[in-house]
Amino acid sequence: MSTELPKNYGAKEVEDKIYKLWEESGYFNPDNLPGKRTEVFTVALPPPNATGTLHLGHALEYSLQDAVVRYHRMKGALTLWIPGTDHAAIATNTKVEKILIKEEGKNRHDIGREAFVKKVEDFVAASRGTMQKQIRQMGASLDWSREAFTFDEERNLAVRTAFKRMYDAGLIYRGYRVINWDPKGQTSVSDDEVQHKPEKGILYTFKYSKDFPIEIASTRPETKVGDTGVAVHPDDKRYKEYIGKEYEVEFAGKKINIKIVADESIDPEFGTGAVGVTPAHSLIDADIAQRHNLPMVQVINEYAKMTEEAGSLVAGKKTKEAREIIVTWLKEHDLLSKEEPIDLNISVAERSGGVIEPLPKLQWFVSVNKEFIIQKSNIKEIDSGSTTTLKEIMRKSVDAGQIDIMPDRFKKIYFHWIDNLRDWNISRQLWYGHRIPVWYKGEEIYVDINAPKESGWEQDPDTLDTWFSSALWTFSTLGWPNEKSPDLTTYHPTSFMNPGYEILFFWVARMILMSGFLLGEVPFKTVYLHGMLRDAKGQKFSKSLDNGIDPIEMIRQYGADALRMSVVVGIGPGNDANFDQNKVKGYKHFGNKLWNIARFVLMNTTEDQEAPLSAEDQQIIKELKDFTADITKDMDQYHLYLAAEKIYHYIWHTFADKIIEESKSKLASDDPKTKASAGRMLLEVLTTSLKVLHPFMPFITEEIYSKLPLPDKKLLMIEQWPE
RNA sequence: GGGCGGUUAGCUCAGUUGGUAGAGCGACUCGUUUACACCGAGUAGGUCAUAGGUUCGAGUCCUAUACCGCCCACCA
Repeated sequence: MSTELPKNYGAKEVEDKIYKLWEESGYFNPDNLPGKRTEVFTVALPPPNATGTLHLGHALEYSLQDAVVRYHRMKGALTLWIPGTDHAAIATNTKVEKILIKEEGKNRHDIGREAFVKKVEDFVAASRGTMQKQIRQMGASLDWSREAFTFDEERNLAVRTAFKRMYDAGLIYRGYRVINWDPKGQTSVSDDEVQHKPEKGILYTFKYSKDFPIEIASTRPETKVGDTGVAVHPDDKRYKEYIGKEYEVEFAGKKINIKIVADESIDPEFGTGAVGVTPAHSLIDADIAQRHNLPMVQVINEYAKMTEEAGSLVAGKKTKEAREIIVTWLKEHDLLSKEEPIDLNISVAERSGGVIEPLPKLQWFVSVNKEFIIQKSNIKEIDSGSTTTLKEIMRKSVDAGQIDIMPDRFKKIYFHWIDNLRDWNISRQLWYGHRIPVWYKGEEIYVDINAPKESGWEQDPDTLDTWFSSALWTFSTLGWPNEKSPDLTTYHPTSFMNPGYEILFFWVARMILMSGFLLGEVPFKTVYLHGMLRDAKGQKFSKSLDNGIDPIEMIRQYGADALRMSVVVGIGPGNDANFDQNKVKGYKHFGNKLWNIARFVLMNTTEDQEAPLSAEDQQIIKELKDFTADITKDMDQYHLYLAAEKIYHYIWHTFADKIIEESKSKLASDDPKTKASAGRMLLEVLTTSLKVLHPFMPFITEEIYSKLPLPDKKLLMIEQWPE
């Protein structure tokens, strides 16, 4: 049989054509898959932020997921992979405001809520379109007919419903508490959105006044005008006699009332062993204050400036200026006894980079420790109708083995996070995002899925933390809150979740929380955490280094198949890896090798696929079966990085280098039986190789498969996986 | 301060339950043969970070140490 294949494989032309073929086949949608399928396999795509374009991290993520999805589809499962995008409230809000400031010199407050939201929406619409196109270029076999957006109508309903149910269960509450305030972004942020940066500071040791008996130490003297107590350790002999006493002192032009309290949390070894308690501007001090009933005095405002309450000396000044003024004042009054340099960490908002200022504010929270009765539970070790907490749901879902986190070591990190978890601040003072479904009229409050019908109600101006809507993703994409939705009953819990380890807390944990509370089940069975890609030198990709690599450019140069292999082979779960273009190039060469293997086989194969196999060829087929069994095992265990490498190795160094080389003499044989056997064997090895490689390099395998002289041929993407 | 990961060939990394060290890339030599130079055949190169321990046997298990990296954490 002669061949019409060209000598070299041209990825670009083939890939566009093949993706179109797949999409038109309808097989990305499980409703159209042929045959009776009892097993179900579902993956919810971690929705990329609607803020930009595809980067290499996405390429990695989609390569892994598509491999898993294609494998299970070929194994005969009813396979659904749902696409979508994330409105990414805080990221998008921040990004668009930055553009606005740059282009028009205005911030969001200058143009107003309505105009700003409109700008964001336009921006998002453009980005989403770009990303969808790019994801298709990766070859991702997503069911586009089910595409979702975290901020569309259906997801909006899911968010409001979730809020309402949690509020009714007493798990969402509004409280005046010290929260992380970002003066730059003008919003509160959750504990997880705060990062720590090392900085040199000065520890000042001083007394409030001459008459005050105890020296305290602080790195932020300006906050001390808001002190209402001094805490010491209960066993500290130095201060025992003062415990319980109250003092009125004149400090930096401000009258403050200080009560001396004993608290176990104080370290007698640090500083003077006495802590000035500032309940309004420190989360820790707020806790101490609560234990001892100390009042809260707010001396810093939302713009990181001193309030009127701070006293005439510093009122209206920026915190930094206030600090200088107060240090000078301390010196003038001979109250400062020590100034020593100290290493400390400052808190910074993840998105805006603003320095966090803890402030007391009225905010909405999810209570993670509050007990409630769970109506229906399929979570192991939590019975329906029993009393539980959100924390327990998060813990048990993983601890009892219903959810497996890969690699193992992240389970420990996950548990540690849960143990230290505080209530989740879910309200944001941003404009782009899900508006909190709460309305006020005077003292009255109304919480529901829809606005009250009567007039005179005003909706809460705040929006929800973007992770609130993401947390619903595995089921908000399947028709929830309609609990009878066929998609929901068929496809949830999902099978596989593949986020980066950096969003284990932000997202994975919150999905477990929400799915547990709202559905009484886990959101997914396996969490395969992937690592980060860095550049060839091991540096992070960053705008300032300008070392970014555009995956679309990689696809243009080497083909999507090559890019996919390069980010899968040899990169275990949870491991970071360096991205080297040479690796991509290597897999492009591999594609070409495979192409030429196919050329060779097609030149030599016979139509006669019934020819008896020689003993030698039978042995080759037997080894092929051992090989596919091994690959199947790796695939089932999600050892994709091993499977891909083994397949590569088999095709190049066993199939091409040994089997084909040795077949040449057989094919040249005068014995027609020997010849026919070899031809049949080669075609079989090629066919099987294409099948096992398909999840990793779907385009080239599909293209070659279409050229094979096989009876009853379907698209390779729905052919039976070789067992 | 607490926790985690890494340290294996020039480079990037595998190494599943402990049984004589592996791949890719790179280097070097040779080679156009029923596909492929985006190729083939071959060669060189490692006291598996260090020091102890368990074992008949350790890259693999245990204990320390060093260096690199990451995560968590408001010593006020």
